[in-house]
Amino acid sequence: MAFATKKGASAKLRSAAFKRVRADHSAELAEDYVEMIADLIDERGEARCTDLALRLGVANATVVKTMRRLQIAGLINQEPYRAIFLTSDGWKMAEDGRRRHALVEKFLLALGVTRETARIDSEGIEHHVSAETLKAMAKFLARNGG
Amino acid sequence: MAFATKKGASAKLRSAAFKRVRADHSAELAEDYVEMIADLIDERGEARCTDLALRLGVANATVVKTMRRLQIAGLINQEPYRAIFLTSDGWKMAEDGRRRHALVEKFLLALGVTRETARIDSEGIEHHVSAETLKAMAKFLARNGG
DNA sequence: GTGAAAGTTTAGCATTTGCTAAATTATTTG
DNA sequence: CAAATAATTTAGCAAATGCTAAACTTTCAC
Repeated sequence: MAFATKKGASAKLRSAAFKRVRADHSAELAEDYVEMIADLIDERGEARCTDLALRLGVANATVVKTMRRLQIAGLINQEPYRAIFLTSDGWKMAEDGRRRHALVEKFLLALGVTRETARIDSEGIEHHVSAETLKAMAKFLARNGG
Repeated sequence: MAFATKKGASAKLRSAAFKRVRADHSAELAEDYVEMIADLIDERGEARCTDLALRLGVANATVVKTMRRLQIAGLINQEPYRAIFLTSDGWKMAEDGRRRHALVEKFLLALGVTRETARIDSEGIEHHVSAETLKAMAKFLARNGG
């Protein structure tokens, strides 16, 4: 196999992007859950598994299982049969997510898509937008009346 | 629990976006693989597991397992110990992915991010961009010298 | 053509994320 | 306060995606 070194190097560069996308996926889920917990707490004072399950469109048991992981990850606190609370790390992640989410959604609206599309697409896109791209979006919004 | 109906309805709307994101995730992987297979075939005449593994940054065995799924899904054809070929469905998916990918990457560049960031972010974003948003990006490019 | 190197597959495992059904605990209501 | 209702948890399952190590083919070089 000729060009082994060259090929290896360029492949490594390429694979980095995919690795990043894959790594994003678990963080992504955590962020969605945490963001929604924050929303629930703000809206109604507490976050319960059932509401989370309803809003995320998954089964109750799935939420419970994920909560265990989030607790181990230090993002939430919960005692058996009680409501869910965010730790300070959890709040930080939620705020970050909300900021990014809101910005992406506004950006899409400014780009000219419908409200519904902006809402749906921003949900998928927000987790894959780097700080640099986010900044560029903010700049665009500043120029184009965000 | 008061407001049950209202709550249920809005939650359903909300959960749809998350469901879509989750559904995207498996399609996403398939698309990444298929797109890369197309690239390899174009660049060097054939796609082999090892090259795929190298570029995607995963183990050989992982590629093999995914190939089985892609074959069952009717996207590729492969005989044991032989190179991988795309079916017509596979080619269609690859072309779609490439078109979308290229457009998103160009869009990000036009937005003002660096080449490297455009490359990495477009990889993650492309799968979550709806037809409508894609169109809006194309429009933007047309206006801003794409 | 044979033997070494390279590539592919299988086997077996782990983790994440989802599900349903059954068991348990809280809450509300009569 | 006891029974009914609602919420939560556990148990057990499945599929997708990843890994390493071992077995098997193919290819290449001599």
